[in-house]
Amino acid sequence: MDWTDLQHFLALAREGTLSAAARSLNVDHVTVARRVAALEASLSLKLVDRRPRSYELTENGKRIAKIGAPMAETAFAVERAVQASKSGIGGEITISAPPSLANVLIAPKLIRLRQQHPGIRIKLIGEKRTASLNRREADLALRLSRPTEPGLIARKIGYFEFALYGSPDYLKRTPPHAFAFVAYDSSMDEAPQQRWLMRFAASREIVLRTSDLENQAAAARTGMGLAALPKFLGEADPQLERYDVGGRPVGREVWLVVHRDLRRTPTIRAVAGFIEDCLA
Amino acid sequence: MDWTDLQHFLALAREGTLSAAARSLNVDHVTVARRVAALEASLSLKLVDRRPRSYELTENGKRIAKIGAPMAETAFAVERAVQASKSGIGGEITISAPPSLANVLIAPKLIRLRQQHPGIRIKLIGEKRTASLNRREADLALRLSRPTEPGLIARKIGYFEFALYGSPDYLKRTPPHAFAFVAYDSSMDEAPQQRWLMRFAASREIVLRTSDLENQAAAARTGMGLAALPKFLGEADPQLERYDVGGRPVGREVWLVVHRDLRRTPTIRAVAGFIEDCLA
DNA sequence: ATCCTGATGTGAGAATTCGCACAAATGGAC
DNA sequence: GTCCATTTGTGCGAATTCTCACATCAGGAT
Repeated sequence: MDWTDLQHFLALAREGTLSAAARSLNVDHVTVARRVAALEASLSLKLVDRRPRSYELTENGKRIAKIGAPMAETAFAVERAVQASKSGIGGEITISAPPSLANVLIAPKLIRLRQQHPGIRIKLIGEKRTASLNRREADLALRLSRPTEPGLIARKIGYFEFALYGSPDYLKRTPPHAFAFVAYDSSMDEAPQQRWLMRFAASREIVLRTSDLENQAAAARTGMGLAALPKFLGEADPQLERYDVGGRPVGREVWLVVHRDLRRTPTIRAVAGFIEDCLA
Repeated sequence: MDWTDLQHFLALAREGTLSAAARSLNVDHVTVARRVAALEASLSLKLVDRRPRSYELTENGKRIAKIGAPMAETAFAVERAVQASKSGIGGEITISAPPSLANVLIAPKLIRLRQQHPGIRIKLIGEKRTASLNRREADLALRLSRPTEPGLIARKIGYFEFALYGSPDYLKRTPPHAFAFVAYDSSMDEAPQQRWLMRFAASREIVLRTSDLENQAAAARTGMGLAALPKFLGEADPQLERYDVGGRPVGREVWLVVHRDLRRTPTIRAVAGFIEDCLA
């Protein structure tokens, strides 16, 4: 049995589609299709039903995928062990962080890290989707809440508050009862900052909903209304003015997350220290 | 990371040499060497020291091999699950048995199994070395003592006794105090039949030591001396005559061993039943 | 000493595998 | 309805990988 065939099949089982599996393996979708077909042939066992627009696992396929899944876990553990085996400071480190933190607090200061440790190459992923440290999609992650996955070590390294921001002109000419608001889309309705904004807005109008915080800031700058922005974003922007509201301000904690297997690696420690400085 | 590279490296770590790893993977030794080199390159980590005629794992290599070893276990579990998923009776089944049992009791009757289940292809390994059911070197095994490996199911399906045999002519012309003996080599000194023979021989001469029971029988047939042979072997041979000794006869139990995962597979059950008939 | 066995290393041709470009089909947005 | 994004399928040329044959070296048996 070819282990690479099995790897491709397990990726298909995990991701659901040929294309997604291909992306996660960094290969062409045709390759995944061929590998899965080759596995079926070598095992003389049908693992997937090829439906017009989707691959669906057969019962046997599901059973095999379930039994084989630990292989992928172990493969990732091997990769972490490799990373942990490297003594010197260097290599490529992947950091996952919410886009705003990545863009505002991390990216501008990366030059300092490169100066201090020229051997380190950083891959910074600014995505809302939380990358899996277990699957080694990232080596270090910034999260806004404490993660619960097993095997991960989390440390609270920062805290930031939100405030309402609008353009100075908008705040001057608009009475509070006529305020309009800019918010996240509904997928973020459960986030504390969104709930806080919604409660304050009450019956007043939401004129824009967007998943991107930078878009919200841009809208607020042009005078569309008020947006709930992190202070580290709003205070630094001369085109935005804070509108203070009463009550307890809402804030989020920032957690630095690393896999247990990588905690003591010199390179990881160096990068983790750098990130803590960024948030200090 | 290429899983096939890792597979080849783990095989090297387990088998000790490139050539042995190549044999166990059914590839050329050059392929193993290149795969291991490729893995080292992709990980940027030295895993083996290439000594003149041997590969030796580095410390990092040992650690990686240890962490990755469960992948091989899981791969074998997948193969067993595949075998167990097959509903019909058919396919290739590998049986491991001590050479004498394989040659005398199993092989001659295989024709009956083929007649009953034409879809089954049998691979019969008559080796002293006990094949690993966990590594799927065999699907079914006959052992002379109860195995202790985890995951294996063993059933006692037979018992046979040993007796001393020599050529009729030899027994006629040789007085007991002048008997010479044929025995296993020293690697078998702990086996019950060997201890029994040695105790009986006492100070009398051992004229031949060989690891092969068939060779012992051949030597006894030509009048070299007495050999301790299973009765199922000696009684059927007109060129051998039993020499009865007092005391309790020595015997060995025969255990039929199958992996837990394969116990209920139709094909395995069919072959297991056939083997029980052979031993009955 | 000589032969045999089994280990790793090297080079070249054959076989395999991969990615790309393109196609077809479906569902959602507008 | 059209347009766009996403998914799977096909053919072909390029790149990679494997096997084979041969070489070298060491150890053991004769």
